[in-house]
Amino acid sequence: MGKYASDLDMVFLALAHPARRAMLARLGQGEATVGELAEPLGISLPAVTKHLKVMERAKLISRSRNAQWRPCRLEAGPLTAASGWIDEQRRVWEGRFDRLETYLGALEGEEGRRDDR
Amino acid sequence: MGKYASDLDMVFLALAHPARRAMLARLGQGEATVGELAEPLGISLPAVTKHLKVMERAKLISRSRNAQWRPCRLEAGPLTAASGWIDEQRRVWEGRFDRLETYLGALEGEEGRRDDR
DNA sequence: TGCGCATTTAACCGTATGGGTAAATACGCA
DNA sequence: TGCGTATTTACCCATACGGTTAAATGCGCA
Repeated sequence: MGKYASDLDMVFLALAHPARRAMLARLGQGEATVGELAEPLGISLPAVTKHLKVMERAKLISRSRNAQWRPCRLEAGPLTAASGWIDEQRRVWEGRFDRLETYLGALEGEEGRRDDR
Repeated sequence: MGKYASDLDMVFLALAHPARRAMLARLGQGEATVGELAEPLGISLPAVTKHLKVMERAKLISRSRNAQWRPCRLEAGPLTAASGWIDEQRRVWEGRFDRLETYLGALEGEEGRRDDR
């Protein structure tokens, strides 16, 4: 993803790795340190740091500082934007079927009238 | 994404590129051929073919055949799964705030009673 | 059979991901 | 100041992405 990737690009990309989704799920329970996030993943700490960078770039998380710990916090906005995009697509897509249904209904009405004469 | 990427991995990865999201939005209006999908994108046809492969792998689209055209059709299931994952996360995350609110409300009640004596 | 059109495959290139290990930082504390 | 812990940075490596152009394939039709 080049230099000019959009917000949504980065959010969906961040969601496209199971380790990152696991970290987000964990962060849904509340703040966590890097070590706490890394523990269940079975990958090295530097690998976790890289995943965190991907999620920070997508603004899915923010970091604070507490002594030598740098806790991560979930930011809901981008998640809302992502599912918003999907839901919008589904809305349009389902709307298309509704209109098709209406159209077929209208056709049926036509045929009914034709049958009547 | 390696050999063992999960369904959700592939769906989110497919959504992480603006050209692919544009193609999905177009497919929300109904079937389209490769040429029709490529036209507004300003990239070569082989590039479009590769994007289509990514979306097929994610099962976001299916293909049929009509003479030399191979029209694409949107498949809604994986989109539902993807926004379902996000909504589930948000549900948990918001539930956490509800519980925090309840907790704070209970604290306030405590303090009120303390003030009363 | 051979032409024309739509699409894919092959080959190549540059950059990004995702992983590792080893070394460097940052901070609290004795 | 020096030690210990948490985290990041620096490199290195293999593979995937995203794009290109040129060649191959699939299909209808004269």
